[in-house]
Amino acid sequence: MSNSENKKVTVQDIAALANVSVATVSRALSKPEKVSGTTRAIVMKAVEETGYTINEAARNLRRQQTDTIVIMVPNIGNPVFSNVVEGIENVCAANDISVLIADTQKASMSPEKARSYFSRNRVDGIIILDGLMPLDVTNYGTKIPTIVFAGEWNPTADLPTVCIDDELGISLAVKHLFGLGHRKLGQVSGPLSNTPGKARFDGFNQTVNKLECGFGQQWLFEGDFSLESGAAAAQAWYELPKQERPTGVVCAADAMAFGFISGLDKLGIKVPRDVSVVGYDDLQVSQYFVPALTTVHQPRRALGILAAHTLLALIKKQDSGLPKPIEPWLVVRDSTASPMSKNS
Amino acid sequence: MSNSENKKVTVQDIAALANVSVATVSRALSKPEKVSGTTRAIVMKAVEETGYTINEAARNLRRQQTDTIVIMVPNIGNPVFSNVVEGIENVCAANDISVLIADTQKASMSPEKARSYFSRNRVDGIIILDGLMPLDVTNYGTKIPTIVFAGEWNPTADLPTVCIDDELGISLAVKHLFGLGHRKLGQVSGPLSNTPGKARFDGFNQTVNKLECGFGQQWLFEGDFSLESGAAAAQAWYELPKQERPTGVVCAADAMAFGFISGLDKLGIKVPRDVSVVGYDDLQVSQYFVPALTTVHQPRRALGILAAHTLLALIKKQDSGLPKPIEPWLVVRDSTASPMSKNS
DNA sequence: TTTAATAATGTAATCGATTACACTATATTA
DNA sequence: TAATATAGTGTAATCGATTACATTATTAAA
Repeated sequence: MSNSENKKVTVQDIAALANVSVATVSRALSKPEKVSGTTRAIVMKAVEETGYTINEAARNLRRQQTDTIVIMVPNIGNPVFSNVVEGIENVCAANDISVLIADTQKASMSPEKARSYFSRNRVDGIIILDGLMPLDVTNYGTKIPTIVFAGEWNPTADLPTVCIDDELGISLAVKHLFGLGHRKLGQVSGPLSNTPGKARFDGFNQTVNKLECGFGQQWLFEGDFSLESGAAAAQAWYELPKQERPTGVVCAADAMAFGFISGLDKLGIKVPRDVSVVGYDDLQVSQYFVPALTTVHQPRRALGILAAHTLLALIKKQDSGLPKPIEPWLVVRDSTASPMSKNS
Repeated sequence: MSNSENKKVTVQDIAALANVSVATVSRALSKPEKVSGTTRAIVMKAVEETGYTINEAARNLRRQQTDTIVIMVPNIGNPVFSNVVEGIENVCAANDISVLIADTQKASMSPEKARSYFSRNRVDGIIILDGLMPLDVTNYGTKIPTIVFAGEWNPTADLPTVCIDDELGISLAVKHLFGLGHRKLGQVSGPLSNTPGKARFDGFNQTVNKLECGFGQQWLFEGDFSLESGAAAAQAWYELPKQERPTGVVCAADAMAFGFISGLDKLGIKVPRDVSVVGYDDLQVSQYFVPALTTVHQPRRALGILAAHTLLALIKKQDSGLPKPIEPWLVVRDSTASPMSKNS
């Protein structure tokens, strides 16, 4: 099994123990088909006995690759991101790829540090979940590792991207409200500087225009995906003259929907009795919010899985073709109702 | 700044360009005080010009250390964990330590893979957030990297642990309900197999006993920290004869409190009008839940920060002394009220 | 049986940075 | 002034695995 050996064990030791050359040990371990069955067995036995584990630094140095990728994420504490990370990690673990995480928003992410990741002897690939991360990749020639954007992206950098079809997603939300009879539709948007924020904003406007239902500038509540900004939107909604309040509101993130509903609740406004609210994300809690939130489900884990597959294929130079946007779907729960209905 | 150089740049190139030896280049970069100011400047200029970045594999191989730690986490998608990860990452980034993440619950975490992390040529240290992760560290002698448990821990492995004082936290919740006048107190517990689950369970029982207020076995709703299990507890609560229902319930996790409140709501039971509910965690959403959740705040990011500092100190063999449990605190919001009060 | 092809293994160079040790030049002390 | 300490730099060994190339053993083909 293993022993309490203290000094480190190297291929040399295994070779000596198994009475073969280091080349054979190396082959037995990484290209088993190159070695006879008997030799392989002997080597494996020596490995077992000594508890040998490979020195990755030595392998990486020689192979000129790292078998490691890094995920650049604005805020790992936010489930919207950490669920994507989860998907990525699972795929990578299954492929024996190590996953580093790096927070793009903290002061510790200095330009030099960011830059160091863009060197191929650091990682084989990068998945960026932060469309706003500054990168002047162009300066680094082709020596840079493979990069894939997931969820968010940087429109000025022409790099492979996996994403969710937000225009579609938001249109589902809008049509749902419209279908229930709502004609005054508002939105609590995300930051327009960020790609999904913009896509959802555009999706909302396009759909509303197509449906030819009214939409005034006063029904745009600009938020930033945070709970707080949702609560602020509630205040803004409340301050509108009663007749001018939208009866259905689409929030560009579940978090904002929570803030919005919570803010309204404190003002004595009930959802869906007084306003219908649709979220966007379908966080785990959404199903258990009070009221259970009608929302657009974003398959975040699937997004991570797809991003990882895309990246790994690119690293291996397998042309898998660029993936199409993932289609989100609507989940109808209790935060939406017909504007007429007065169910408590 | 940088150029579009394709071939890799090494210390040799810098040495040639700066007209010094590779040793000097290395020193200029990692021990600047060892070289003269002029030489340093010349070397730095060459580095700038070529866009040189160090080859970590080579450095790690020679130095026999990795400047990398791994976080073993049961579910990175769960904010309870990802917030801790965030704190760890921030500290490590500030100290130029890379952070790997590994999911302990997925099939991809095979015993061999887990084992490979317990080899010092893979990582310098490990932070484990999963008390149930099987580990037979004892088999590996002293060659293993430094290990710290955070939040959860394995009672059979005697390893440094940073944690939150859950007995204290739960007692605050119980005393709060008691102070409001509740005398029939129930709990929705976590799994008793896991260390925080057990500590919270014990904390509840001890405090209830100390306060000499009734607690019957029927008021223990065993859950598993999930939203679903909270909802199931609501059903169980509802099925009790009216007089025997606890009027105040402490949930061992905010997620279960959400499930519980949501489940009750669907049964027409209102919080806090009919039952008072206290959570445990203080997730970001809790403040915006409807009703805003009274809960015990766990400083998860601080826990991560402390865990990282502890680990880094141990790696550097600085004896910082083992940290005391972090004290959580109560946050009173709207999900608790006096059992008499009938505020809508 | 001889020749060619294939399989299995070994030898030694290599990846790129660090650092022990050696050396030179300058500063300090007696 | 001579002896000694110190600062700055260079040479070359080293970390541990991989792999090109060489060599030998085995099998298949003629």
